[in-house]
Amino acid sequence: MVAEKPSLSQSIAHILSEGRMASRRAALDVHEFDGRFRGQAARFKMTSVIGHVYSIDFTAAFNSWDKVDPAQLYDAPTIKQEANPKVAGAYAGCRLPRGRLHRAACPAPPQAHVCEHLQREGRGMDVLVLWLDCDREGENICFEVMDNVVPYMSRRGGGGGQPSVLRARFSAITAPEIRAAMNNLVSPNEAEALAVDARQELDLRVGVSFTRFQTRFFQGRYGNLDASVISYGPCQTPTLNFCVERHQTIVSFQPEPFWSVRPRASKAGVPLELEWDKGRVFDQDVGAMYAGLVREAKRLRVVDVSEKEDRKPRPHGLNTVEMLKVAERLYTSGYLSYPRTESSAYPPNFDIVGNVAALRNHPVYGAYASSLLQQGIKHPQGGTDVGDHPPITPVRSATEAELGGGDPWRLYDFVARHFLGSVSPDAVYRKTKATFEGGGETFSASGSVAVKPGFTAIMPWRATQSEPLPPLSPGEFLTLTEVELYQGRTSPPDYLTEADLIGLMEKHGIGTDASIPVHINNICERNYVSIQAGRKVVPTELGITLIRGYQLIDPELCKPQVRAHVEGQIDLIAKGKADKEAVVAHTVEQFRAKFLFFVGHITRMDSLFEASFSPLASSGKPLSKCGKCRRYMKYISARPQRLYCNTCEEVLALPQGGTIKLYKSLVCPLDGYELLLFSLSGQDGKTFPLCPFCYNSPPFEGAVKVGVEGAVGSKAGMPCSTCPHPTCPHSLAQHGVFPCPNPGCQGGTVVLDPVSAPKWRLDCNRCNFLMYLPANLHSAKVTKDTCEDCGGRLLDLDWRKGSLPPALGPLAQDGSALSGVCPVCDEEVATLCEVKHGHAFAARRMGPRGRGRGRGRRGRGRGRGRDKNFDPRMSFRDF
DNA sequence: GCAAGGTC
Repeated sequence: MVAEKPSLSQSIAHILSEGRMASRRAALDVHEFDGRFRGQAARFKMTSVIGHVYSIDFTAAFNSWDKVDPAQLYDAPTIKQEANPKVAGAYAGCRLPRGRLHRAACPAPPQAHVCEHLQREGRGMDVLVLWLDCDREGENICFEVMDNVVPYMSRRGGGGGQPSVLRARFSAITAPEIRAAMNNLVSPNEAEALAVDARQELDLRVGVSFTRFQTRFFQGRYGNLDASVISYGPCQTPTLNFCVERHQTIVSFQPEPFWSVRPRASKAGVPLELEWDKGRVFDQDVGAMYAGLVREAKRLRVVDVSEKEDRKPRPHGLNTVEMLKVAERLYTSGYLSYPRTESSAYPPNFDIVGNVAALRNHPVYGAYASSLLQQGIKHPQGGTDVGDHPPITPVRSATEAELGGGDPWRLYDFVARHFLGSVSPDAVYRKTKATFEGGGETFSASGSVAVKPGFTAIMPWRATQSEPLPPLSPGEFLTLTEVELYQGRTSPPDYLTEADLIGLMEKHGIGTDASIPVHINNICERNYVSIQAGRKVVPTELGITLIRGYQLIDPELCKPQVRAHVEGQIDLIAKGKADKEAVVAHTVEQFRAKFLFFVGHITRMDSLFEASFSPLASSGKPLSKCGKCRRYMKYISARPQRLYCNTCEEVLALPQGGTIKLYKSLVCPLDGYELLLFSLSGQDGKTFPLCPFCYNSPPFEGAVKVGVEGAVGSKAGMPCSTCPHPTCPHSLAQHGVFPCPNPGCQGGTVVLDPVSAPKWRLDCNRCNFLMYLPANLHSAKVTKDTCEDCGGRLLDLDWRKGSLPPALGPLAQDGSALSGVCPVCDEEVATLCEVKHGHAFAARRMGPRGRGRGRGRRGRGRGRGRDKNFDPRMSFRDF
């Protein structure tokens, strides 16, 4: 049995096992228990996945932004790769002595390896029961799970020698709901899963092709765009469009004067708020005429007084978006139900009474909950039950002190009050409306008085103020004290608030409850909008220019209707009315045509960019001479930092996140470009030199990336140790991330650290292992061979032919064995040390200087950093 | 470096 997330699997297993359960901690939890399945004794295993098992991407050949024309992405092959989520809680044991979490010093959280986990746990099973969320994405995950489990199951489960695969349909983790689902297992719905596959493929092809094209096009032309990526997406772009459309309404708004008649009268000393039934007129003379008529009448006659009961309906159940963040925390600590739902109606079997009863002894709501139970629960009206989860409710009673006050408590308080309110009686008011006549014009006044507070007793912020009208009877006359002709001006709407934007996205089906905040965050991070006072979403120059560009070229590109169209197509697949392949092929062709049209008419958008942004030629300051024309290039400091040669019209990418200056006026021996020195910002302030041309040339293009956790120098391109040139044949071209050789280290990894260039070093991210490598080394890796003395893992150091260090060269040529030392304990490990094709198992050569066995047991593992006499840079001076 | 969808 497989559920969607670890906590879910635990809850379901608890309910199904009725307490007889053994749990073991793996990368993902597995719960095992005995029970009965379809009348027979059975052993159950319950485990989970962490969201989607796979994610879709293009094959590696299509990942290059330089070599692949984005138009090819409409035909390019796609693959599904394991999504490799991180295991939760991996940081838990990684705290500084003072108890502060210190991420920088922690290893990266381990990956979950969900495929391997499913294959292992599914081995030999007779029946597979899928407990994923009951929506299309959940259905798709079912099939991802089946791909991994079914081939490993026994063939006994289903008929015809096929394993039995069943789907549980449920919307809440309650005992009755889970048992009902278990007793009514169905088949997984392949059509729904295929619909998700179709959406994934379309989103990928369209989003990536447009993003790469427009990023490349505009970044090569303008210097002050302040955006490293100019992205396009079927959700983020319509989201931006909402913000820009509102901006356009605001700036194009023409204020208009209007006039309105405002008579003043009072009864029994109470002034009346009188409203003109014509509202307002847009002609001053007309307004003045009406005001004159009313003024001449001098009094108002009460025409009618009506009284009716008005009800303010109790609220629907609470749904997701605004409180996701804090709610998530309260959910994981077991105070709230699952906070990610679109439902606002409680499902028919939801135990309302039980949930209210759970709050009976609560210090704040206890009395209210008890009286509610006594007078009877009201079933909420309306709302929608999407079927994914019930509305958000408290799960257990909690006090302010238990939650530590602050936002968590305020949210819990809100959820609890909202829940109680939603099952309370409506609020009842008596509303009075009086109409008046004077000079042929009609006016009205209204007032209201609370009769029964209903749910507003527990949700006081929803109560309406009592404002009664004075007693009035039809036929009565009131004297006018004044008749004002009020002049006003129409005013533009305000910018959208985040809440407005979320509402628009929900209304137009842009994104899901879980992804809506992600899209808003995306357009902030891409610098298309900024969030200003009052959580208002205001588009930036870049955001406005982009949308105006789409509006000029093909307005459908930014309209929500495009997403709606895709959704409509995908619905056909989900309902089994259309073939997935046919729908995808057809829709891909539609978007290919749109893409080609966009590319063909990009000058329309470009003319807008010209008006708002500076061309590269007039941006930046001179830095580094071009190797081709020998003229100074321009350094563009706006994101992404790069160099631009005005003469050759060439853009050269630079490493990001630090500062760049000239390096000793040295010139690259290969191409004549002036070398630069890159300094990483931050406390360490490490630096390395680079040639701006080589940095952009294969195989080193964009290679010297620094400061990326777990991937330091991942694509080669480390400058050589003798000349500061990244493509020199001495450079360290092969490297990576390895397990730490220190046997006492608990799962640390060592990386070749390029920021220490030219003194390459291996650095463990967990223990104190630190080791400097000899010059001219081509690659280094940790082998599976271990030192007999300490168990430390030996290193395989590789010099290319002809680049062996002097002391090793002659030995390598005559094939004689070398002695070496264990990198951890310094003990000689002669048997494993030999030179083969320029390889040597060695950390340091022993011999002429007489550092024999037993000497210098300094230990380079844990604690080595405390040895004041040890200079790691000395290790390889022997060479 | 890219989409959107899960999830932590």
